[in-house]
Amino acid sequence: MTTEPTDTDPKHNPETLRLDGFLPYRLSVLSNAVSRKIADLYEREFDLSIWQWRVLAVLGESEGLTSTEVANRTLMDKPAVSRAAASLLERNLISRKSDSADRRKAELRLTRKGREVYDAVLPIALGYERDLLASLSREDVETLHALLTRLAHIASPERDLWADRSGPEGEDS
Amino acid sequence: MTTEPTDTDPKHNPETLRLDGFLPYRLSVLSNAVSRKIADLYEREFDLSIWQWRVLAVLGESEGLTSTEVANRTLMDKPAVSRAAASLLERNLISRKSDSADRRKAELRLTRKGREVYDAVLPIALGYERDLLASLSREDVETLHALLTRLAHIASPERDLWADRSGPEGEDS
DNA sequence: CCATAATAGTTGCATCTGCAACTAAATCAA
DNA sequence: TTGATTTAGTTGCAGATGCAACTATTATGG
Repeated sequence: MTTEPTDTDPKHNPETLRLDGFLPYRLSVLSNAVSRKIADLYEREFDLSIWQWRVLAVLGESEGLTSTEVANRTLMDKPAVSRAAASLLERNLISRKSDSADRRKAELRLTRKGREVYDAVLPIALGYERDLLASLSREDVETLHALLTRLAHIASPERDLWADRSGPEGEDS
Repeated sequence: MTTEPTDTDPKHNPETLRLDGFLPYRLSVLSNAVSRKIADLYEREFDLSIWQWRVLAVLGESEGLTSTEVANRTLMDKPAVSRAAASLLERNLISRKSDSADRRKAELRLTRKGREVYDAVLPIALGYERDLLASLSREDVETLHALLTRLAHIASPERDLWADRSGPEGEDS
């Protein structure tokens, strides 16, 4: 009547799954926690979604990108960029100048106000990253990045954006 | 490609953000890619969502858990568990026996059919993980897990599920 | 006992996401 | 030219997510 000790022995299987040792699971949980926390930061202080921030971030790195270029660099899909850009535009954080030669394209760049926001968010973002990595030695951090790079290559070989950045110097193209 | 018109020097700022070297971004992208791919596997072959699979997975490890326990172990929220369980129940992959002592609670366990699915999915899941980790040495894998554990602790200290996962470390390869 | 609080689990809902379909513009091919 | 194809970007929508509010049951405290 009570619990028939249905001894469900988890070892019936040659291979056991410890969910919390399962890499995809761990990545998902960690990434979620990190994203959540950082999204809160952006949101609370600057009313920016992660996607809006990503767009700002790449435009801060290099201005004059088109939507498609932004999409490639951020691994967002085009609709996501489009919407993020639309709201940034509305808030006057970015500007948009359609290319006179090819009127399908439009170059996006930070406005002065956008640059101010960027400059304000940046240290917070980097600070959070620093906190996250605080307990790791410089070497650990490098190892971590190298491992993530390798995993990313395997997980999505089609994406080669992961141009190896583990070297001491990175070159931009 | 098009001409990079103005090489907007990203070094205007003392601290530069290379989005693709920014840990939260990298984690998010990697985790997304991995989740996507693995979700496809579950979906295509077994018509299981990731959340359904997570529930199956913990019930495969230890049966007779309540929804709340499942939620804690999988880091899903209760509504998510509730819905996943509802559809698994409907498909007869799990059973549900409400606790006679405390009628709020109900114990979930795999049905025979559920166990079969579990047994079928498990090697696929582990196989995918193995592929992912194939290029890493055993030592690298340990390092990776250790690093993820440390990051997880910092990212969400409240969660202590990350109890160090030492112990009967699978000695099988 | 009864009123209040706490807990287990479900339902509803607003938002987010990802994809497909669409418009507009440029290119190519005859 | 002009008609098919490709590319840039937007819009629409179905489904997923996450959170708040809800029901039902048990525990607590006067």
